[in-house]
Amino acid sequence: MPMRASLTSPAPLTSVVLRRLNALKALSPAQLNRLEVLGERTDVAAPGAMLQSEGGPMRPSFILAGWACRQRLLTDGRRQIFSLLIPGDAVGFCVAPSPLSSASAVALTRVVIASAEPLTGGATASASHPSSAQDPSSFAEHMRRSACLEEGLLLDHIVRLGRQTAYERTAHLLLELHWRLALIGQADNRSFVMPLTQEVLADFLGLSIVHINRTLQQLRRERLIEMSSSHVVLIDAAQLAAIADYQPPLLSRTT
Amino acid sequence: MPMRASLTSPAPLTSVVLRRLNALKALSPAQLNRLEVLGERTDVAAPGAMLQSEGGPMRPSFILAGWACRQRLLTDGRRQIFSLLIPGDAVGFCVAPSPLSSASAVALTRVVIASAEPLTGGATASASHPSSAQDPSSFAEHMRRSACLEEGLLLDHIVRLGRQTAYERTAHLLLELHWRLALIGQADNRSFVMPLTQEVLADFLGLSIVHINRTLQQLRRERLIEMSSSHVVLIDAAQLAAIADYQPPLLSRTT
DNA sequence: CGGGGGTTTGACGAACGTCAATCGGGGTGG
DNA sequence: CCACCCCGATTGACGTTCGTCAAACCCCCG
Repeated sequence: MPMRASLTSPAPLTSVVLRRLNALKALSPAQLNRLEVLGERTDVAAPGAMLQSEGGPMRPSFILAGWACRQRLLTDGRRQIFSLLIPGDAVGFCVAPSPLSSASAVALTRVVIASAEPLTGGATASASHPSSAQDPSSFAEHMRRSACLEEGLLLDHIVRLGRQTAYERTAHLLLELHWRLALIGQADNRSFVMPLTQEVLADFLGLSIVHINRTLQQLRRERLIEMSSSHVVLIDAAQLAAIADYQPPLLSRTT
Repeated sequence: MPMRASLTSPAPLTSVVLRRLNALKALSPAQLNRLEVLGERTDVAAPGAMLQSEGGPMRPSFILAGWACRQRLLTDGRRQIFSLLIPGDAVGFCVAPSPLSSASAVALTRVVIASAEPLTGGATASASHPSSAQDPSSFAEHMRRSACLEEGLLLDHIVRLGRQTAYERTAHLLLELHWRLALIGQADNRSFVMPLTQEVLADFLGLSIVHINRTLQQLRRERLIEMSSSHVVLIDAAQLAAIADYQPPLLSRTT
């Protein structure tokens, strides 16, 4: 259960959202102003907290800090993670005003989250409702592009799970995370912070914990990466990209 | 390369689209009228023909007959199929007016396809463009729901690939296809036609051809299904659902 | 000092892929 | 009408990848 946020100044936290949206399509000054409201209604969720439950209503919001994931559980307890959510990512949006979520979202670390309802015009998720399409420079267009980017990431994930080995999958994931974190200014040239346990990596990549562990060791042994606790260094990104057949998402450049 | 259609009356072919859209949300008589234009611009594609290429422009259309798939190839030739497209399914739609496709679409059988451009107002895919949102009973809402249903199917697929065995995956897929075909009136209580080679099934389920073959044999040996050429009979759907942990998509019932 | 979550290691087995050969049916040319 | 051929389905033998079980280890914290 998310709780009312502490009183630390939330303003700088919203910058990750701005960076991400701006990368999808340039933000006008007017839009920058409207997005300031994000800092006003923030919640904090503890690790393990449910941000959105499967089959429940969808509450559009942005992650300002911390990592989360979208997942589903099989009845026998097996877990599959669909996507890893990092700061700046959207949760609970849906292109249709469908009230139901097809996956649950869970905090993996302490997470600061901001409601986006003031931006969506209230009622339902997508702003393409007739009533809320007043503003041509609306941020609905940004959210549609965001949805496209996310679909691309889902397709990448399907390729990983269906046709790549544990070794390739792991390299591919590290490159994807580096790209996404760089987009929001949370990665430097070669390294980034990844606050995930090996259990989470296993449930994301469709592997066992033991096998993830051995795969990471192999990548380290071959001097392709360095990893200590939650700090990841991509020593040879080009080699990793060749192994994983990785290509970064293409952001459509139509302004 | 799709070619101009033959002159067989296309009218009955569009009924699959109507049935599918109507299941997502009731169609008004006015909308039924507008959808009649689908029969006017149809193309035929031969098996193996590219309906849409990765990175290419998106041309919104509907499949009126035949099966296709969305897929991506790794540079070493491995193939992963993201989704199987059956009659009534949409291709080339995107919630954003993004000109680029993140996967290619390929015909698996002879396919009859109808352009949906007369319905989307022309220019770009989604009808939620300011200029084309004239009609409140527009079919944009249907397409948004369709996108949500498709995302649910993608998530199901991720679970299959990441956390289910070959046996479970296969059972799950057969149940999904039965549900989708029933939606468009192309399945009876227990059986349906599935014009797919085992190679396609393998590339969809992330398995080798040999292993798909043995898995299907096991399902037959245990009298859970019957299969001869392209005809599938689900002998014990309840048992299959238990094996696969299957639950049909929930269509939001908000009118 | 003890405990708990996360990581690491080894031994073993099951699931799945690969290679290669065979089979079977429908189409095609002689 | 028959021989041939090609594609897809099937089978067997074998190897690899990955999962499971169980134990140790490590580090932080109480």
